[in-house]
Formats: sequence, C-alpha cells, structure tokens
Amino acid sequence: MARPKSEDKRNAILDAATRLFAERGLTAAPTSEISKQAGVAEGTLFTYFKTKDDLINALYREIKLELADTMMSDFPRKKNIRAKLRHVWDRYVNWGIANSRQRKVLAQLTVSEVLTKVSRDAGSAPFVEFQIMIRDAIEQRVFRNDVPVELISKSLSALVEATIDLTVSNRSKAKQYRDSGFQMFWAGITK
Amino acid sequence: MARPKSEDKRNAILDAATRLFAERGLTAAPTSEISKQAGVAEGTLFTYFKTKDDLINALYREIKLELADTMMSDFPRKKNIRAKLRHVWDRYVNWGIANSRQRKVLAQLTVSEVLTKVSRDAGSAPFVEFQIMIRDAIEQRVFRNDVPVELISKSLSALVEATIDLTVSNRSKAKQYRDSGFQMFWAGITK
DNA sequence: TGCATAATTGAGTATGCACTCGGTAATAGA
DNA sequence: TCTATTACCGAGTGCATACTCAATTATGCA
Repeated sequence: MARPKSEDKRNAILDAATRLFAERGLTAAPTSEISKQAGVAEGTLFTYFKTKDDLINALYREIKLELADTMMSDFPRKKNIRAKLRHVWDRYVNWGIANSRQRKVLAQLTVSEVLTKVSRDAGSAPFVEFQIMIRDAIEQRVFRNDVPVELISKSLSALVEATIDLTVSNRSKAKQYRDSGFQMFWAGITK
Repeated sequence: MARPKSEDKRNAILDAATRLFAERGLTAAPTSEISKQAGVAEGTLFTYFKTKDDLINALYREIKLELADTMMSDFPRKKNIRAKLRHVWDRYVNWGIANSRQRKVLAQLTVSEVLTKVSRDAGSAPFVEFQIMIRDAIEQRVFRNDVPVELISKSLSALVEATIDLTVSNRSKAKQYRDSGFQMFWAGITK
C-alpha cells in the first residue's frame, strides 16, 4: 500500500456532509461544496466514496453506530428492566438534543430512497443487545401480555423522538419532558 | 376568465407526483415524468404550479387536509374522551394502511427543506379541533397530571406511525396491533 | 535513496432537469 | 358569431452538478 487513505480526511468529508445535509437537504448539497468544506479537492471525495449515494449510505451507518454506542455504553447489566430501559431512554434523549444535526440527517436518510437494504440492516445490527433485553423482559412477564414485542422497541424510539422534538422547541422543560415521556412509556407497556 | 383551469388536470398532476415521489423520492422525480404520467404537457404543469417547490408545498397541504378530514369525519362529539381518541386513532391507522403512498410522501415532505413555514402552519390548521379536545380533557383531569399537553398529541401520532409501520410489514396482525397500540397509548396518558 | 503504488488535485465533461417561450386551441362574455 | 383572454403544447435553453482523468505528489518498502 503505497500511500494510505487518511482517516482524518474521511471523517472531515463525513462531517461536512452532515452539516450540509442538515442545512440544505440531501440533494441540494453538492459534492463540490462538501469537499470544499472538508478541505479536500472534489476528486478526493470520490476516492473515499465511489459515488454520492455511497457517501450517503456510509454516513447512515456511521450515525447509527454512534447512536448505538452512546445508548449502550455503561449499560447497567446488573440492574432491573426498568433501570435498563431508563438508561437507554436517557442516553437516547440526550444524544438527540446534543446532536441535532445528525438527528436531522438521520431522519432524512431513513425516508430516503438511496439507502440500500444492506445499509438498513447494518444500521440496526448494533441494536441487537437492546432487542435481546426486550425479549428477556417479555419472558419474565414484566410487560402487559397483550403488547407485541415489536411494538415495544418501535414505540420507545417513537416516544423518544417526540420527547426530543418537544425539548428542542422548549429547552427549559428538558427534565420534565424526559421524565414524563419515560413514565408514559413505562406505564404503557407494564401491567 | 377566458379559459378556466381544470380541477381534473390539477388533481392528475398531484396524483402523478404522489406516485413518483413515493417511488423515487422528491428530487429524483423529474417534472417531465410527472407531467407525462399526469397526461399533460410539461409546460402545463407550470401553469398550475409556478415552480416544482410550489407543487411540493401544495401537495403537502393537500395530503394533510385529506388526513384531517378522514380523522375528523363522523367525530363522536357526544361520547367520552376515550371514545373520541379511539375514533381518531382508528381513522388515522386505517388511513395510513390504505394510503401508504401518501404516507410515505408525507414522511419525506415533513423532513424536507423546501417546505415553507406557511405550509407547515396551513398543514396543522385542520387539526385544531383535535387539539381543543385534548385541552378539554386535560381540564377535566382525565389524564395523569404530570403529562404535558404537547406530549399527548405528539405521542399519539408517534405511536400511530409505529403501529402502521408494524401493520404494513405484517398485515395479518392488523387488528392486534391497532388494539394494543391504542391500549398502550391510553394506559400511558391516564392515571 | 530509489522505485512502485496509490492518493491528491481541479479543470473539464456529459448528463439531466427546471423552466421558458412562441405558436395554437379552447372558452367566456358580448 | 366574433373577440379577448388564457390554457395548452413541447421543443429548446441554460445551468447545476456528479463524476473523470491526466498530471503531480506523498508514502511504504526494499
């Protein structure tokens, strides 16, 4: 390998893309602008990502991985289900508030047509541990028995998103939203 | 007015746009293709909508209005809160399942950068009656007192969306999802 | 130190697309 | 029936932009 690619440049490109996608949207952000903001020539962008769609798919996986990492770090494996869920809940909410650009981009990416199935699968892979926890809880009959498994994880993220939206538009109520959001979630799934 | 615009043509354009946006995404659907599928010349599209962004904004308002109509028609004004919410819930879920294209487009439009604030406001206007109902319920202390008003309507739509997603990927469980989704919502907000 | 290999550059290219415009056809009103 | 007005048409235009490529530079390895 004569001259290695630089991890820094790759990250710079991904960062610039995040910024521009959040501000202008996926298609209104040209590769020329992305590379300029990343401090590299436009041609260089294409040695790191074969096409723009490639870049988009890579960015999706990157953000999902980052989210999963923050959610699962310091995971309280020894504590009860409620504490585990609360941990995940808080981490997710905080991440969303602190990373509004990535969250905005993620929202665009999720509904976009350029995401491949492979990327979608890769994006949900880091969340397996979380899924397993839910299944365990179901077996231990902690939850109401008429709630389907899939509905629990789906509604967790749905309610977290709603909570973040509200917090962003009214920061002073951050704590209140985070608390009552979770209580609502918990009351919904338990007996 | 020498020659009036045709309501039919306008609708045909909006329909074609819905189909193409759902299949290919907002920007990957060219006006040439939209007009072709609508059975009009490309120039005609621009007499009905000044720009493509105009068309997108109009489509957003159209879909939101349609959704609000189906949710609020036959609204049981005489019944109790639970029945009212259940009515809205069922209508929303059924609409989402039956109109997956419009729902997909709505998801894209909501996160898109071309939507003006005016359009967003116009889009939520038809839902005022629903908002009023929530406020009334709060005053009557039907809900848990630590749940903020805003969280209720937000989480209703969040949970409905989650329910629809699940139903679409497993139609045979439609009834189960719709029921337990609502029960979960109801359990979450009431004491 | 020198060579092979690959990254880097940015001007250039080809394509796709939103929108225009001059000509034509339809319709309301007189 | 005549006229003014406006919808309708679609080939054409100009611009934006994803991607290429030949020349140049940096790096690992012998």
